[in-house]
This record gives sequence, C-alpha cells and structure tokens, in this order.
Amino acid sequence: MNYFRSRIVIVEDNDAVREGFALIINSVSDYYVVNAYDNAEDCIKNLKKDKPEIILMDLELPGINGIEAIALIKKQNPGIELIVNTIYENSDLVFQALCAGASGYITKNTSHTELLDAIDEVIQGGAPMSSKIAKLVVNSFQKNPNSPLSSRETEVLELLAKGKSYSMIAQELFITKETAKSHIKNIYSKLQVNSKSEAIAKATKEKLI
Amino acid sequence: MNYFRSRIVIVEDNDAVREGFALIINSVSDYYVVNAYDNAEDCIKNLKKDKPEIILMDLELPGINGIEAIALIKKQNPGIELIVNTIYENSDLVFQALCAGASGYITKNTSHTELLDAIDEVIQGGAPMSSKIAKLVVNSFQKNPNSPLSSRETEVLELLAKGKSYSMIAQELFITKETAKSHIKNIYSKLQVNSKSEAIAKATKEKLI
DNA sequence: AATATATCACCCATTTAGGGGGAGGTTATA
DNA sequence: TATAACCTCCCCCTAAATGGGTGATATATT
Repeated sequence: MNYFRSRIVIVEDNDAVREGFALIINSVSDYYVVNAYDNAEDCIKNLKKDKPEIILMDLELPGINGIEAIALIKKQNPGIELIVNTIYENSDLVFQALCAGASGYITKNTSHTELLDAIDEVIQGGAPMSSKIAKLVVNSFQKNPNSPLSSRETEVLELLAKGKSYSMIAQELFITKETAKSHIKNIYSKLQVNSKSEAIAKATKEKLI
Repeated sequence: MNYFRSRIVIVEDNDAVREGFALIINSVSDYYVVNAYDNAEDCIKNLKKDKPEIILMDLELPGINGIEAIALIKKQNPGIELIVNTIYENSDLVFQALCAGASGYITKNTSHTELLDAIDEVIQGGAPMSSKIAKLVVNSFQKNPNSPLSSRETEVLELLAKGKSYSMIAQELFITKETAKSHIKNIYSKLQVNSKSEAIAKATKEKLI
C-alpha cells in the first residue's frame, strides 16, 4: 500500500452508482476508495477508522441527509474535503451544501473524466463545480437589476447596512437627519418593512445592495 | 462572415499579451476577435459598433480600471458576458469583479486551451474560474470557525440579522425580553459594536452568521 | 401644462434600543 | 473546589428609531 495515495470514501445510496464510482476511482493510481457507504451515519461512524482525505457525498440519502452530514463531518474533522455529487441543481441546495462546508459540487451527468478531474482539483486546493453550479454561485454575487429603490435610497440603505445611524448617514451624505429619515421611511414603505434590520435583511436577500 | 461565430472583444494593455490572445482566439472557428483595445474607455465607446457577445477584460488598465468598466458595460448592455483575465488573485478584487457583473475570472497563468475552454463555457452559460478563484468563491460561503460568540449568542444574532426585534427574539427563543437584551449586550461587547446593524454588518463581514 | 417621482425638510407622539448596574443558577474545566 | 463561561432575569435612565403627518423644490415624462 502506498501512503501517498489519497484515501477516498463514497457515500451514495444507489448501489450501481456507488460501485461504478469506486471502480472509476480505483482505476487511477493517485487515489483509492477506502470504503463506500449507502448512508451518511455509517460513514460518520467509521471516519476515525477510514481516515479519508476526500468524501464523495450524495445529497439524497436515507437517514440524515447530505447537508447535515457535511456540517457534522466538517465540524468534527475540518481537514476532510467533501465533494457533493447529486442530481439536484436547485440553488438552495447548492448554497446549503457550500455553507455546510462542501469544497465542490458536481452534478451526476458528469463524465468519468470530470469526476476524476474534480478529485484532482480538490487535492490541489481547488473547488470543482459543474458549469451550471458555478454560474449559480457567481450570480449570487450580483445585484438585482430590478430594484424598486431610487439610487439615493439605495445609497442610504447601503450605509444602514454598514451599521450607520441616522445622524451618521446624514453627515456622510451632507443632508439633515430628517431627510435621511425621510428616505428611510420611503425605503421601509417600498420594501414593506418597518425597521432597520428588517430592511437590511430583505435587501440582502433580494440583493438590492 | 459567419453570423454564428461569437464576437469577442479584448481589453488588455500589454500589446504582446493582447495580440497573443487575439491570435489564439482567431485560430478557432467558433469565434473571432472583432476588436482589441489597450484601455477600457475605447472599448466602451465602440460597444455599439463592435457588438461583442463576450469581452475578455484585464483589470489593471490605464484610465478607468477593469472593475468600473465591467459595471459600466453590464449596466449599458446586460447581455454581454465578461471574462476577467488578470494576474491578481486578491480576494477583494475577485469579489468586486463578480459583484460588478463578471461571468468568469481566470488568472494569467492559464494555458491557451484553458482560455478557449473558458470562452466556450461562458457561451454555454457557465462561469469559468481558475482553481484558486473557485476556492476563494466557495470559501466565501463558509462560516468562520473561530467565532467569539457562544451558540446562544449566535442564535440571537441570526434572528437580529433576520430583522427581528428584541421581543420577537424573546418569543422565538422562549426567554424574556431582558434575557434577549442581555445576550445582545454581550454580543455587542464581544464584537465591539453598539448597535444592531453594526453587529449584523460585522458578523456578516467576518462570517460569524 | 399636467403628472409623477425623487429629493429635501420639519413637527409631534410613541416605541424600541442601548448603557449602566446587579443577581442566581448551570456547566465545564482547571 | 474554585473559577470562568454561559444562560437566565430584573431595575433605571437616556438616546435613538419609528409612525403619523405636511409641504417645498427640482426633474423628467407624458
């Protein structure tokens, strides 16, 4: 056994898929499958024994789901890199997985080569993603072009979100506190909220700022 | 001229690099370089004439910089896809570029093949990124594991960030308003802030929530 | 010329949040 | 067994934010 071969664990409930992955991965000399599970609980139980560097994780699983599993594994063992492999391209799932600690997210239509490339990329400190996933992720940085707020209101809201008070905003924008207040009232009315933090929460969620 | 070949514009101040890119891109029949500029102003001036589908954009430029140029171009012409090509792997620049509207971010050590792959990926609706950039982006979703806040405090702060008032937080956590207040006071002291929105701003910035 | 929108400004009243302090109980850990 | 976090609750007081109005000015747009 070669100590430098990366240890990989597979979690995937479909037997055929799981065995297929194992075959593909074991066909390459750089890494090998130490164990393959059909549920996350068993994987977590055996982490200390398996000592994987990388886990290839499905999301739709019997018992605890992949997202929770990722969070648990990352908490207990931050060094392990997790690559999500699933059929879902739903944006919420993607962000949940990444927030939970996944290092990569590939969808199941990827070829054998792409699967192996993803593993290589993770080993080299990268974050492999399928094309559509990468686009979702990148889009999440971009503002909503259909903001109901005027540019001045957006400006005020951005300062609010930075933690500034009414008077600080007034100072920075060279207006009176009452004017700032007036803008904020209009913002509240447009966003249908009635407090600073609600406004910030809604604006952040809808990417108005 | 083939109407189905994608129109590409290059903005790159280094003459050799710019001409090199043009040669590489023109060597492929799927797309061609309609124009190549050594500054962003000229590119913007000629957008209507050039009608590019894709712009390959450097960030360090004479005159207006690449980030501003991306924002301007995207505002005037949201359909254009911008790929950043730069030597900088600085995380602030990456996020600024993506927020401004870049669809991809590749660094200058990429091979000719990778450059062409990036263009293909953008045409197919993807978001090409160099390995290190993708990692930066993915990491930006993950929480700071060294939070100074207790789990209860984090819970309270998350509710604050959702726009809840003291009394709503108290209700949701089955504690009194005074207890919620007490937690919030501790949060403020730990984060060295003194208002809700400052706390949210700081916590968001440092990924405590 | 009329309408709408954004921007700016002020008043009053009430509610909420913030700063100061104290205090009892649990839990973990040294 | 200290002792240090953490979680819970309470008091008082001040400052800040919010909600309800009103109204002027400028700038597009129709």
